[in-house]
Amino acid sequence: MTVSKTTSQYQAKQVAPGGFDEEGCALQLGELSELLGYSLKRAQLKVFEDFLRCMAPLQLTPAQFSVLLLLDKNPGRNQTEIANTLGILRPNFVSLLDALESRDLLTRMRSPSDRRSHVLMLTDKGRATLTRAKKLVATRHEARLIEVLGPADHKALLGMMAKIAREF
Amino acid sequence: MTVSKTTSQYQAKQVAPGGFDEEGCALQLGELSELLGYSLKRAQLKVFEDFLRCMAPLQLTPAQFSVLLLLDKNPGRNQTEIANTLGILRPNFVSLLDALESRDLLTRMRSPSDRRSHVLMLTDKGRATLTRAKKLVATRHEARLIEVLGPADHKALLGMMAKIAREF
DNA sequence: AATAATCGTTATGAAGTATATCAAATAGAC
DNA sequence: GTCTATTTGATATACTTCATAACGATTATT
Repeated sequence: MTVSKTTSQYQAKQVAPGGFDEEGCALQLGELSELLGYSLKRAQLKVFEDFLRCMAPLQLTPAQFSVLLLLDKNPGRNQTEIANTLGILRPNFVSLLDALESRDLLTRMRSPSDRRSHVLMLTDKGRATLTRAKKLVATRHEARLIEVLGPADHKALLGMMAKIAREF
Repeated sequence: MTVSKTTSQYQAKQVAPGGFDEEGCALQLGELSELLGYSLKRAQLKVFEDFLRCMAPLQLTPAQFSVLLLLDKNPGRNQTEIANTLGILRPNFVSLLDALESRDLLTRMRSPSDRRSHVLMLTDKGRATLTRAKKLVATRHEARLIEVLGPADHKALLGMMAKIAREF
């Protein structure tokens, strides 16, 4: 039920991760820098951290944003379908939806055809919030990524990530 | 104290993440596929999952492996230095070291020059395990990644991840 | 000598993620 | 048409990861 969200998400006040301690005496990273999983995780944390910062005005987490995005493109689906598509387990999806529903961003409606399931739909407020959220992501978050990587690499990266998530 | 490690790490038995439910009726991912953070996290989970699978014979997690790797290249450092370099908070580093020390892979030694700090060093068994671990990572894990991505993309990906982790 | 800072550690809490189980509703077997 | 099995959303629960506060021992600073 807590709405607060720590924006730190990372032990920032410490040493710049990457191998320099406070005496300026570098540790040898060695083969660590060639370990994809290592840099992948670090990059992922940074990206999520930046996402939260950019999305601070709307107080949406990456998971919440992805739910709104998916619901907008797929109205009328039930909880299991949305949760499965996002790789979220149904039990954990309940409280996620509770939070969004309590903010009046979406509605749960008993399906008339199958009264076990809940039909999920964005509210007007949900659609408006999503529109604003997409603008924030595009102009702040993705823009910064493209700035760092360059447009070509950014696009290539998207393709590679999708490939790993799909074929690996 | 539990040594067991769930290898699932992902709700595998469910729908193939990516947008197909059990009726074969695809959900529209829409802009979700263009959201780097989304695919980045999914890819990261897959890579860690594969790492655990490849490393199963040695029962080393990615974090544990990175500690051994860093200690090998930087013997004689204390806990704070190693933890900071890896982006691990000191309190959380304690139990990580406990596990490795109880397996006789490394030793904590009170520093003679500063009796507050612990000098960390790999044991012979630790070095031997690291050698085997590096072989597993190279021949199973990274090899599979290179197979999926191709050597050029794999190398480019490493560079981009490091860049994000560094400059973002 | 008195105070402050650092090191490893403990305790603790917040999230994220996983499983088992339940009541209600539906589907399928006979 | 009844009985059983399955599915849906939900609850309870547990484990892992990540973060902060605080402590004793030691060192540094004043």
